[in-house]
Amino acid sequence: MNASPALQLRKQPLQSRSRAMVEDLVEATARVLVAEGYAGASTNRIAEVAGVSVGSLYQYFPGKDALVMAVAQRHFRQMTELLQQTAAAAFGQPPAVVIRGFVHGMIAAHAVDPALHRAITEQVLHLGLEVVDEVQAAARRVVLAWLHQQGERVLPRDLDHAAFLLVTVTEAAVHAALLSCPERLQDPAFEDELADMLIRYVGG
Amino acid sequence: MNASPALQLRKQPLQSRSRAMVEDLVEATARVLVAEGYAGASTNRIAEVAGVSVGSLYQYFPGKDALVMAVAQRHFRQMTELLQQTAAAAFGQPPAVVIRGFVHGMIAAHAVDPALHRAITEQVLHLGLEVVDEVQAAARRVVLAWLHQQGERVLPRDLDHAAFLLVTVTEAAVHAALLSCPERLQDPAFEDELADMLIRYVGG
Amino acid sequence: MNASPALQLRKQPLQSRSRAMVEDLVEATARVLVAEGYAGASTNRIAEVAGVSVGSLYQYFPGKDALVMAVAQRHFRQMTELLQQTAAAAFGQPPAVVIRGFVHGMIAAHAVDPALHRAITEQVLHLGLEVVDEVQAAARRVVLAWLHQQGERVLPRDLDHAAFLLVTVTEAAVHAALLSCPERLQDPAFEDELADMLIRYVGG
Amino acid sequence: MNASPALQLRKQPLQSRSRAMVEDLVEATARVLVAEGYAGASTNRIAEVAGVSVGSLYQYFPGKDALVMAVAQRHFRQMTELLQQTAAAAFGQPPAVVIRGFVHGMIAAHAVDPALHRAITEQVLHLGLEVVDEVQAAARRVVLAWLHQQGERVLPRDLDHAAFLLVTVTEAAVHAALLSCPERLQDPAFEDELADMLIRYVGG
DNA sequence: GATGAATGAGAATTCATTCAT
DNA sequence: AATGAATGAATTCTCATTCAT
Repeated sequence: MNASPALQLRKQPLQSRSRAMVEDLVEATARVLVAEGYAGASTNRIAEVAGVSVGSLYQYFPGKDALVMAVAQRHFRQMTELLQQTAAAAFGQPPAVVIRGFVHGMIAAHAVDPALHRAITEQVLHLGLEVVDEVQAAARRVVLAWLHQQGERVLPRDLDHAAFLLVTVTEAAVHAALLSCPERLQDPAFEDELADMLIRYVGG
Repeated sequence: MNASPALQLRKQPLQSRSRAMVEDLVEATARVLVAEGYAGASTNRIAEVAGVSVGSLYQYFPGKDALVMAVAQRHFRQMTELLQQTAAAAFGQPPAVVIRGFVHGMIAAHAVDPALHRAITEQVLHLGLEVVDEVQAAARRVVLAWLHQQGERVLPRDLDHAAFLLVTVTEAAVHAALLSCPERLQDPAFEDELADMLIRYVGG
Repeated sequence: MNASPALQLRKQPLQSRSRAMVEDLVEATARVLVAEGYAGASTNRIAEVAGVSVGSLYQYFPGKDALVMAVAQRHFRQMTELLQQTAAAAFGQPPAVVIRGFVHGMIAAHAVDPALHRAITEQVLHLGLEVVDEVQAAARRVVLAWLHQQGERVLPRDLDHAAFLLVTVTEAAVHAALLSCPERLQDPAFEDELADMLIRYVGG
Repeated sequence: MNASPALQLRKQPLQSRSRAMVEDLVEATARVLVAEGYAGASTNRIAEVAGVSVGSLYQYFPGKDALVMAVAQRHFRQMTELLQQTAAAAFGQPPAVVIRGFVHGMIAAHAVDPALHRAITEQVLHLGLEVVDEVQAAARRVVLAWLHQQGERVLPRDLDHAAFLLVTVTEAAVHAALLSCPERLQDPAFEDELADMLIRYVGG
């Protein structure tokens, strides 16, 4: 559940100046990742973009991958927060409303920083991002609980598979749209179509 | 639509010996990729595993990434062929049957070489695999044609979005299952659940 | 005869607190040198072990090597003191007694801090320790004076070479024993054997 | 008895060109060591002086220390060879002749490459040169055997200590002369004085 | 054509030293 | 005076690629 030691902060930045520096480094990594890809993201380049010396970088991060992981974590946490807000807003609503809210929230989450999202999912997957799995697992648990709660009102019989599908499918559809035809995400018809699919599946 | 010149074969292997060598190199790349990841796949290592000198490698491939691309292409072509056979078999069947066939075919396609599939999607995505897009686009065209052909018998109104969703969702669900809980793919209930979702969506 | 300016204290520690700090730093350097060798003795590490900030270290020492030199100086001065006490005790005794005392004193001097002695002679020789030469030269002068004083009672004709040999050989034999088979130094037979060699050489 | 794997050749140079290259690298290391010391002997510098690329250096040597060790080994082997020739020449001679030969051989051995000898013993000791111990141990065994063979004709009672002393003392005296007053080594009186000491010790 | 030794640009990382606080 | 965060020059080492044999 914890990242390998080589991917964690070497020491906690205690003073506000160091916290800002760490923040700057993560931000610089994100920018370099988007602009030049993982291969172009050398520690020297990142430090330069962050306006910091390499030495300072290594004071806090044990290496390049720790920075990249930090970027991924920050990004997925932001996305997750947004989704959770949506979830909270949908509490107690009828299934169709909940699902429309979920789809809308997913699209909003992907709109947070589309370029970075693409960069992370394309450039950084090989690091075995545990965050992604964690986020998905958490989402699955929430959806599963909701399905249980709906009882007879929903069609699927295998709620575990159903929760897996709802989360995976929603994320994948939005993700694929973002990467291969972003204009779809602007089109309300796409959102409707996806929501329709899920609503018919869940029933009610 | 064509790969960058740096990713294509430098010259066509004409004699059977050279064709075998090229084949060996691609195979070696696949194995190294699975075993050691993209970073561990040095050209020297690949040549060694293929039982060939680096020099010979460079006679046919302009560089490391060309080999990796060749692996990806070979893999996705194999998957596509399998899917096309399924599609052909489903020709003229009622929607529910076609969709069940499609889901089954997708699972079969992912079973061709799961370890390599994982390696490619995790390690090699950053090369901007156009094959993937091409395969998906082709699938989308086929599905779109089919939906048109079905006319009133299917529910979705926006057939373009619908085709996109059907392809994306099926692939994503199977892919996600493969990567994060492969045992789901063995479970017929999972296949049913996914097919149910799509059938209810398409209607009929 | 004076150490290069880069190896001397930057300023004299006047107050007792600073004197203690300088002392702590030298002690910490000795400990780090023994434990981690010259390469592992970074100024940051030394400061940490001394419980002092790097900044303070640089207030008094112009750099890493100055600390190392200070350690060496302290060590060789301690050894020399012990030897001088022995010399004083042997004053006026017959040659055989003087020589036995000298050998005994040399062994005692090497027993002061064998681990540090090893560390210094193995790790620090490359700094061109002038202390060593100074100590040897001083010893040679004392021995030469004694040989002169003995006049006809000693065999060697070339007293200069003889003094050089007596000092060098005694130190080297004890030093070599310490480094490659320390148990010899516990064995009185070794001490006797060495003394016998020197006594037969000097004669009387 | 074997050097750590980090200090051995990565692969044996089989062809004459590679053997020459390895030879050049060792030679360059020796020269750089003499001229700039251990700290100044960076792998890039060594490669440059050898007229070879760093990459080639790393094909054969795992790192800087392996080169340095190779230099030390070559040097001590040369010295040892010379000493062995002397030993062979003295075979069967009376003790005084043998000892004079031994002293003479030791001086000759140190004259092989005095500058390099100094560089190695000053700069490289911290690597824990096992060669030195091996050479000394071998010498001790030879001397011990000789002492045994001499039986009653020699004075020392503890032959083990005696062998240790003879080897250590001879080496140390010559070594010390070389480092702190090389002109002594030119002076036949020095050689005589040292030989006298050993002859009186051994007796006969 | 095949070989694999040689190349060298470039990446990661450390650590002696400074200087703003 | 004391601190320790920040610096960046310098070093090690790898690996994609070439080219003489």
